Amino acid sequence: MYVERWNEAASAGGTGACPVRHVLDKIGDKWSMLLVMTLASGAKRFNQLHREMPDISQKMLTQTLRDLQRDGLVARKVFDTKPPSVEYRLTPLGQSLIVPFGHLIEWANQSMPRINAARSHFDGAGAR
Amino acid sequence: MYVERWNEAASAGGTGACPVRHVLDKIGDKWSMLLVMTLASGAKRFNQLHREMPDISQKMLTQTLRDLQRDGLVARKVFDTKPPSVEYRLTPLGQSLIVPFGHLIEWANQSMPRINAARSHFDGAGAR
DNA sequence: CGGAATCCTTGGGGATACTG
DNA sequence: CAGTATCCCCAAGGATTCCG
Repeated sequence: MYVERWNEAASAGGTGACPVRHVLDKIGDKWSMLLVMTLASGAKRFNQLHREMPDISQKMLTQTLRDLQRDGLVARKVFDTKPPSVEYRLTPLGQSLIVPFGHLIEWANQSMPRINAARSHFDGAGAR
Repeated sequence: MYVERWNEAASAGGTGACPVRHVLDKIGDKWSMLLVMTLASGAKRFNQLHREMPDISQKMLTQTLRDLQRDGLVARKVFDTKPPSVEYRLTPLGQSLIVPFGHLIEWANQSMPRINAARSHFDGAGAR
């Protein structure tokens, strides 16, 4: 199978070597994946992003953007206009992340009915 | 593109309708994805799982297993032996999750060099 | 407009001890 | 063996205020 040394970090003692954990540290947080998917439809400015993601705080928006920029997934471009304007867009690397994300979203859309059914059944059986 | 109504929850006011957030709530936590991938190689018993994931607490192992069972991703089977034995295995639904996870892991493995390079460059430029 | 800085709260989750 | 029950902490992240 395609999953081989994925858990090596557990025995190695470090978390940096494990790709699964590394990926979880990136997309596992509340906002990174949302942000990438929001930028998937095109470059956006700061407040424009904030308007499209109303429930993220400016702090987390700033922080998540900087993290993504740090990892080379997002590019930041400053326009020296009268009211300063900053544009964020996905780098090619960031765009490549849309594909596996898409698979996950597709899985979620297809599986949610079965998950909800299982959950109802589980809760119904356990509650009484 | 395949991503259409993914952000509807933001405008709808609820988080339950958004597939992205729903999936994040599942795999976003520290352990679910690790657990699914650990079970991908076959059914395991409780302490066997714990041994393969040394850095999870038994509390979180129990909790994560119950959540996955609740969602119909993991099946729990109790053997009424002298020392009680419980076996966990992925359901077909759980197994179907291995595929999109695999894509993500593959992406991580392929992209990590570029990410690390970007990070080094970013940190190097920002530190001074 | 695009942030940075500060304060404050919540709950995720670890450690430990006990049970059937 | 396979959990359950408690206690406790700390850091993720929200709200608010200030700045160039």
